[in-house]
Amino acid sequence: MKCAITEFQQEQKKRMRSVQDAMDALSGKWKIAIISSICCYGKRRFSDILNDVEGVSNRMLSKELKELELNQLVKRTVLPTQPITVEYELTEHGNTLQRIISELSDWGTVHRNKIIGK
Amino acid sequence: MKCAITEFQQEQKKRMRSVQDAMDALSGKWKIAIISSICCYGKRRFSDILNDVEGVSNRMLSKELKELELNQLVKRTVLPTQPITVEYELTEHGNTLQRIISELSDWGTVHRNKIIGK
DNA sequence: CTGAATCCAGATGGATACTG
DNA sequence: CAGTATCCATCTGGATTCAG
Repeated sequence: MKCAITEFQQEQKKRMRSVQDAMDALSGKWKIAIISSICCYGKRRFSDILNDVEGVSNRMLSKELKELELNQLVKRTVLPTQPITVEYELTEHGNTLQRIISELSDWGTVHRNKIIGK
Repeated sequence: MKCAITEFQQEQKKRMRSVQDAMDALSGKWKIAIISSICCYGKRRFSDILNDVEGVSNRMLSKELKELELNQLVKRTVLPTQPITVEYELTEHGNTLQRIISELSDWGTVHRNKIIGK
């Protein structure tokens, strides 16, 4: 019995760690918006995203894109133009986020109506 | 045509805002762990959660619980004991999070294997 | 065009001590 | 027991400037 409880708690800890991993990859003020911008168009250039995502600075955009790239959620491609341009696109792994984003969106809508729109 | 594009972009903005609302409610270093602790046991006391969630301080626990309560995700009940004890439980609305947490957990597991376990 | 570097204000969070 | 108060270090993110 004690063993069963322990196992259950172990499972619980693993779940929590996984959720935290996911949250870490998605946290940051602009990541979701950046991902949305990119996946919305397929491919997107730095300056395009800068325009899409209202309020983001180049400093933040650069930083968050770098993190997304580290997490293999977006792919960065430098084009041999003059001056250079850079294209960002979602990786296959990044695309698996759409399901989560969709769920978050649905829940967020309900939540907003519940809290703000009361 | 231009109208259709505009409508699409409007929709996209709404989605992004909803996702952001959801993320706001869930962000914070301990919220997920706190919710997990509570929903795992049904009802949970302050000091219990303090023990469940490794590393959290009473200061942070208090703060995050207050935010969760504001977002109507947990319900706080003071018991007339001496000294007083306080019970926390998930609200109905808070319970709707389980689906999201489950999705996040699944994705987080895949993500961890992809990034860390390579 | 795509960033990196610098500076700086405000938010976040830990440690500790204290209260009803 | 369940917080609150205070102090302080670190992190976050904005504005601006510079560079390849």
